[in-house]
Amino acid sequence: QNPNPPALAPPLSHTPIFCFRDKDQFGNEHLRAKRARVESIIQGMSLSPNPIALATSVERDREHNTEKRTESCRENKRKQKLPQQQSPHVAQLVGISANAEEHHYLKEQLQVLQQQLRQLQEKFFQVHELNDSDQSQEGTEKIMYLLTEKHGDSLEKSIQALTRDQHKVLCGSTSEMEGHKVLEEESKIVIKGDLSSEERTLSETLKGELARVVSQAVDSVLKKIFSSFPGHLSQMYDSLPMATADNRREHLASVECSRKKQFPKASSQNLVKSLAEAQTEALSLVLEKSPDFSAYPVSLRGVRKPCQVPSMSYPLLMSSQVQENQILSQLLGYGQTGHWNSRIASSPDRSSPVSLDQPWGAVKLRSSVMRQQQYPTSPNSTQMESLAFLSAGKAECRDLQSIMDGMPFSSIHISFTDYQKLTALTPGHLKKAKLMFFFTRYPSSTLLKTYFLDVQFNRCITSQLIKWFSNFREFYYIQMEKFARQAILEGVTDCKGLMVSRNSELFRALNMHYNKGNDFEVPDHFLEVASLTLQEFFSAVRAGKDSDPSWKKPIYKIISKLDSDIPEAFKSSSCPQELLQS
DNA sequence: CACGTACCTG
DNA sequence: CAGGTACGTG
Repeated sequence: QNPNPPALAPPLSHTPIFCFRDKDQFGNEHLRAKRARVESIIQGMSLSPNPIALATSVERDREHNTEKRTESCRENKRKQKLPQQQSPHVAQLVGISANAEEHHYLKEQLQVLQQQLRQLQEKFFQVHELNDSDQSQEGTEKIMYLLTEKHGDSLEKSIQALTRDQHKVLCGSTSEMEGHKVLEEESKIVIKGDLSSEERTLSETLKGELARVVSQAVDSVLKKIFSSFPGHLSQMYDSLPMATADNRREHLASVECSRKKQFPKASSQNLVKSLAEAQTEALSLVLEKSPDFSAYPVSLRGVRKPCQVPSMSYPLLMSSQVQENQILSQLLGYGQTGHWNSRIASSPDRSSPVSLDQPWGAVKLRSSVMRQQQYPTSPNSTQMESLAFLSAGKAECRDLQSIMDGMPFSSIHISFTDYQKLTALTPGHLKKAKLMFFFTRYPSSTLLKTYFLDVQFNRCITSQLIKWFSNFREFYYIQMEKFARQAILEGVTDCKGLMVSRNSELFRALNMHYNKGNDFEVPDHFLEVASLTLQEFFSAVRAGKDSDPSWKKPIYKIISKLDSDIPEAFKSSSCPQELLQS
């Protein structure tokens, strides 16, 4: 009964997208190529030791040969989604207690790093050769010198120091500082040389990469140290060679300061801001008064001092070794390859100090990360939450959540319901959002906040929700266009006859997408909106407007005004059972 | 610059 | 559906 499968409808005129692409190619190609060059270098460094994979877009500019190369370049770009940490061995560190093995591992990692640096060096020269100016030759050589000798040495020293003396926690932080100092020195020299902006970009990127790699190494060692000496945080902290607390604070501040230079996004300000955003007010009150709060364990103590909330008894919270250990393991078990595994494995006491056994029931998370992970035991609620959070999150959120996990909130004055708020969107929320689409196609973020009351909103969550609706719209409009074109091909002339009824093919497609299982009664108003959308597309295409690159915009504008109110029932819960009429 | 949106891709 | 990117706005 359907002689014309929908997929067959061809565009009547050539697609506007094509024009855009062409324009881009000539306009920004050069600029883009520059950036791509730097990016691909870094990618090559961290991804693949294979030099061929390092093909840059410069080469594409200069020589049109080897399509394969550029393709492999693009391939890399795609596959790089989750930036793989260089060393897959990091995860192995957890659970390995033998010192020798550890040392061996560190040595290995050092070698890997050095090798990467060498590759980088090669690549850098390649790029530089392509560059016409010879002025910066000297600067380049300086960089290379630093990369190969100075930095390598420093790394070696740091690592040796770390393995030699596990008892001095401070070792970790000073080494951390050393790393940054080296980087700073490097940056000074680089800046001194008369570098082009391109080279500066490269150097910035390099510094970032190096800093990351260094802190990775340090972090893994620290993690090991802490898990070997549970309950000794206080002593270790007190053994810091700074006499007074103020000095310590200064020290931390300086560390943080250098961190800021390398990682502007990880500044303490942002951290605190996001913390406040991500969790409860009570905690943020405290943290906001601690400007030098950083992701490092030593600063944990600093947080408790200027306590703005009188009733908050931090010392009590810190008294238990079990808790301390858990805090540490959670605090440290982040940011590296396989952080899931390490986090879970490094927490000996899996029962949370606070009984919060799945307060929101079996929350099923559908992120690919979740799916791939096998849990030795079912994760407790804290882990669940952080996993959920992470599944939705960006790097920024990731670090934060690890810190937040370490805070025994329920001991503080935080209402249970606040804590109970989900820090990630669940399939239930997705379903709800889809149903809401029947009422609103263009929900504002404020509207979303009022309808997802059980969700702890932050940047990630908000944009994810918005993205959902964006995706919904995309699908919606694609269907509309498809069916409108099909109608034209079928010879329909009067758009008045185009109505979306409940038994129409178009409705089936939409219902399948937004209301799988048909367990919700689609409101009539949506059918009217859909009909109107279809008609708009129909007449626009028939009038040949689709030759205009932005011919859909007017339609979007019309449809965006047709949002209707969402039933109150949607506010109630994440998965609105009461809405689902069977 | 941050945010929202659209487009494209896997 | 999520990522990335580009573009327009405030």
